[in-house]
Amino acid sequence: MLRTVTMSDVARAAGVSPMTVSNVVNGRPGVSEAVRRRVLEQIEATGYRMNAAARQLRSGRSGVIGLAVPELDRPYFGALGSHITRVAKDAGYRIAVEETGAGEAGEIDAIQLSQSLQYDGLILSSVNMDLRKIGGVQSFPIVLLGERDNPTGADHIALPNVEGARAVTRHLAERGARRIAYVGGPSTEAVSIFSLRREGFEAGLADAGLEVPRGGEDPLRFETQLITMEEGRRAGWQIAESPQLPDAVFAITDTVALGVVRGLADRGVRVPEDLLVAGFDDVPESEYLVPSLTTVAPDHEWTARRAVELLLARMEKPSRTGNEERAPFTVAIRESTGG
Amino acid sequence: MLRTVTMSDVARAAGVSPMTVSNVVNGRPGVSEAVRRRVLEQIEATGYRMNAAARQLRSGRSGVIGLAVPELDRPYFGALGSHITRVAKDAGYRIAVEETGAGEAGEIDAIQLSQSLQYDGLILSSVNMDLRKIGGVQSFPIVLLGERDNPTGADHIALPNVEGARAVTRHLAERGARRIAYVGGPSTEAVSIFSLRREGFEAGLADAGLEVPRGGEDPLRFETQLITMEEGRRAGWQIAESPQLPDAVFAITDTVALGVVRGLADRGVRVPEDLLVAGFDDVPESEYLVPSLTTVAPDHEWTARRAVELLLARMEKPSRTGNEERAPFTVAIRESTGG
DNA sequence: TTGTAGGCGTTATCAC
DNA sequence: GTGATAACGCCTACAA
Repeated sequence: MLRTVTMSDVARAAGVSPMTVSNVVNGRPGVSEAVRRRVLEQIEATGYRMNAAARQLRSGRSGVIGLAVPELDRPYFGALGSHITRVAKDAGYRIAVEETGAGEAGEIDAIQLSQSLQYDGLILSSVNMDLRKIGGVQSFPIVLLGERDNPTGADHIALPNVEGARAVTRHLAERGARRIAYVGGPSTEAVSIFSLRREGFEAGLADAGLEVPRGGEDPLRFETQLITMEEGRRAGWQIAESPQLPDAVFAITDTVALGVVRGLADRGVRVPEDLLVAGFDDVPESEYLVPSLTTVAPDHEWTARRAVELLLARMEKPSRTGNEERAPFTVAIRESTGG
Repeated sequence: MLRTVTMSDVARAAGVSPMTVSNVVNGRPGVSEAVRRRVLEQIEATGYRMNAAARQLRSGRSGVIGLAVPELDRPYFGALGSHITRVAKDAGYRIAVEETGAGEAGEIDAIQLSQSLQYDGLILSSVNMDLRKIGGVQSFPIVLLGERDNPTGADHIALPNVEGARAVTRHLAERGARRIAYVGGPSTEAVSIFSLRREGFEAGLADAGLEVPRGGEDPLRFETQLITMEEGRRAGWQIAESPQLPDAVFAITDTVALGVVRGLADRGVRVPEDLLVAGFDDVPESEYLVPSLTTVAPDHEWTARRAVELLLARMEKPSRTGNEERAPFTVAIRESTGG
């Protein structure tokens, strides 16, 4: 690779000082039109490109915001990345998305994080990391997305996990369901989408005057370890093979719900004729499935916009106290619960 | 924000030189165990973090490979990002995914590109950019993904667009379809997935001894401007309202196929009972849909691995001549064409 | 309006 | 095994 073209090279070629080139490149005022043109010509001629590393080293800014998500191939995160990219662009920032790999998370995220200091800020959407491990980064602008205890004082946008699950569960009850199955993650005490959506589900049952299972075996609870279509499908099989088919299923995410519907279909159980199904997230596909999927629809636009706003505010004023916010939502009622 | 902790600070605290700290941080040999421990202690104590910009400025490497995709919220690109991230990690690189925004592309991509020189290399999966605009970046390692003329001499991995579309079209014919509709992008001469998958489709028709439409009006061709579920749905409506229902539909992508199936369902047309449907890409959802979707399944793992391999080889030896490769594929036969 | 000096945090090189 | 020195390419501050 040939030697890199630097500002000095351009300056020499144009017969000016490096500083003048810098001024031209950055659109700063105080450069005569003649010189400006001459410099631009030489930039073209030499094929000069700004060195981002040098600029950042000097200015401390990279103009890039990192977005860390656990899995890129889940529609929810794809849509999130897409929204955030658009919002950030309007604010003059680029977004670089990184996949942290869910599950093990902790370590990986931490590494990711430490390295990501090349970004001006980070929007972190992770499920499993212990936030206390973020130590030493207090001074780095971070916005947390998604559920968790937040002992860090960082800005945090939560999904309407409890309220959303509660509302959609009530909806299932209003549709006449009495025995409502729950398909979701493992029972844990830690605050997570697992615990919160479950909590909302139980609150919804209570609202509807339905029995809330307490301890011991719960024949209507189907635990999955991961939030995947495959795990949902397995749960669908189990549900279909239950001694008594439930009236409805609430799945912890649309991705899982898709798997559940598939699993039910594998066993000849039809949705919504034999059984209602509802999910959570309103991923883009949900509206187009057959049957289209009833789901809790958090306002993704709002979330993206707010995440960027909070991050920019924090970058501006690192001493701000952390915000705790919650995305608004609706329940999108579709064919999978009778339309 | 407090002053950043630098290597010098750590060095002073540990009573060694900055160079030694650098050696420890980078795991270079030739540091006594005692000193190493002392340095690590002080790194911990001071909360020191490497400055990526400075390292890159000095070493010329960032350890980051860029992946530019047109749309993050299309499952195909989510899956691609996910695969590539895993492969790259094994090779010691991180992946930063950027959304370029399809459609207008050209400019945006070019900008994206020029900025992305902070990466050690770039995997570019774009649809619309005129590659000649990449001028001035010949010395920058790039691997192109997807369809196009490739006048640049850069490494290029193509999808099996022609062969795949051909094979799946033959499959539809083997299932007894005579009148096969095509749902895809606009007619263009430029080489693109639009032109290539269409070409493969027509070849498949010919293989099966079916009539290949020539010029003029083709009642079995439904053009979409974008590759979206919504456009697919509209095409589904049109198909359902045709004077005579076709026997089968080949949709240019799974995303479009999903929309088509939805649009057909809106009009009471059932898949596969009334009509067979096949797609292209084998996105993760396709297997879980009801009915599961028959589709051309390029080997995504292979593509990801090969893309990273080619890029690394190019980074190693910039003078390599460009490779032209084509991903292997199978036709995943599922319920939407009768299983 | 343009130029000069110096340093951002790291590492390659070479001496000790 | 460890340290001194000099860049990497740019930008802030100030001088001309």
